[in-house]
Amino acid sequence: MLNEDTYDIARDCGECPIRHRAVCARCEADELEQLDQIKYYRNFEAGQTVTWAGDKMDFVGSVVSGIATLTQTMEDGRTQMVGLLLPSDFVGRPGRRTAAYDVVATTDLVMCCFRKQPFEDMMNRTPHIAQRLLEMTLDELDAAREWMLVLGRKTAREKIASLLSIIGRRDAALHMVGREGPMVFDLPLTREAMADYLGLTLETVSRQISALKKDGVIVLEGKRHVTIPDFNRLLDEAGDDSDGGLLA
Amino acid sequence: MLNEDTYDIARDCGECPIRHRAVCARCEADELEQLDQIKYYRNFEAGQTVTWAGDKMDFVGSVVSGIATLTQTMEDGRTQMVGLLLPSDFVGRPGRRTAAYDVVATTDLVMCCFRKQPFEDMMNRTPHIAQRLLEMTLDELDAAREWMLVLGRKTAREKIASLLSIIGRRDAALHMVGREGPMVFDLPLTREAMADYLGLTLETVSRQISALKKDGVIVLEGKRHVTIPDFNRLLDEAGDDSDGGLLA
DNA sequence: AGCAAGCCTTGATTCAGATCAATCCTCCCC
DNA sequence: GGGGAGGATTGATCTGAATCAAGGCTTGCT
Repeated sequence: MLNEDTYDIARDCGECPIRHRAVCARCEADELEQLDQIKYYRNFEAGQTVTWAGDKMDFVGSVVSGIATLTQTMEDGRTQMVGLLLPSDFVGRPGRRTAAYDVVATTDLVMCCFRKQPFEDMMNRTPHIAQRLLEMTLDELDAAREWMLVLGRKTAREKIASLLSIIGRRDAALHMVGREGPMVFDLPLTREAMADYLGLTLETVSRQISALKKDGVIVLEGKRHVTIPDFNRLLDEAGDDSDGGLLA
Repeated sequence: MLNEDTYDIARDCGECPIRHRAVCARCEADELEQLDQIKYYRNFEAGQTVTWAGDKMDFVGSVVSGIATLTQTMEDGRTQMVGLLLPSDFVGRPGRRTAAYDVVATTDLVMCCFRKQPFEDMMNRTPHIAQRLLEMTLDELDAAREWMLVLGRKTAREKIASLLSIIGRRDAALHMVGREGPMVFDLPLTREAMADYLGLTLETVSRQISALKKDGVIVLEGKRHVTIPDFNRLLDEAGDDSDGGLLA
């Protein structure tokens, strides 16, 4: 299972769906050309592990499509998700030889990879890449801090509502859907993965989702297909300021 | 109280205690010279607020001495600390006009500040600054993710032990103390601030500290002065791998 | 069709940490 | 020396989420 990843033929950066959001977003045509030289695609199946915490990691890359999770595990098996990687998100840390976290493909996943050394060399020559990476890292830091508030201070119901609002918002951003009308999306995570994200048990996740459904905050079709009739109501349940968020 | 900060005369970067760890760590003499032109020092008293979340923030800077906290507050008053700023840590985000969090001086605090615009201009000209800032931001992101595990999955006792081990380790790094002999330091935080950091109540913090003391994991002299007779024992209580950490 | 494996839901019970409440200690100010 | 404020401790009780436990619903395999 581990070595099932296949190596695609390279695709054109110009057609890349994440072209304007990934590390390469600020690159000029000639810089893109250079990246093109060292890039390669890798596919992972749902459930497959991309990297194991502590293992040597000789590449970095961007999620092109699909979803992956970043998790940390204690010796006794308790696990906490520390990041949710969506298309355009960057994986790996320049300047470090080993992976800090487990990265697991939650859905089928396509990544645009660069061998670490050439990428680092190029980063040193190309301020546009370093600039963009700094910007992305600062955004991730903000997201992590936002999540610390969720983990430390919110109730189980608020945690679920927070997760739903984040997924809904990101999904809307990705599909460039207009603001009006109900928000509709599929949950990309199992109940267990949600629990790992939220510092809850899967039973509590299930119960709170049922409760939100009973109260009409969300509408469920099957176990994964979610409709949010009133997004501000959801934000309210999440304990967030119900303004502000609309323009992110 | 708010405007009590005083403006010092500039000090020499060459003598700066955080010279080798701050954003300027990689700068050459001439680059340092330029920074020197635009820097100014600001002092804050213990308890004073450095920035309010949402307010315009027209400077960035480094903590030179003292300790500050980064906190997020919900409308109903629940607060979560999302960062602990020690000497050499950087405050503010280039490219953003408003502060994202409350920054409060926990002890008397000295900061080395730069007006935002000149600093950003200089950052664009000086890769050494951007590189160092990226590195520091990646480190902070790792710390934030470490903290997510603490908040999401650790028990109250483990949380306290984790906090003590982090403070102890940072303090040891700052004072370059050898590995052997008991670790000794003063807690820079009130019980309430610890609670805000750990997602607990102050009563629980107090109880768990008492318990660790009773069990001989820590020795307390007064309410703030802590001795750790056996650091590995503490790491064990924190639920961390008791190896690994020694070289950070 | 029949069965097993994943995933999810729901119920009963327990327990860690929150909440409510009283007291203590230390430092400072009058 | 008395009083008060801020921080810390400790006790009693409550409660939200964990834990333990039993099924249910899909999907895929034989």
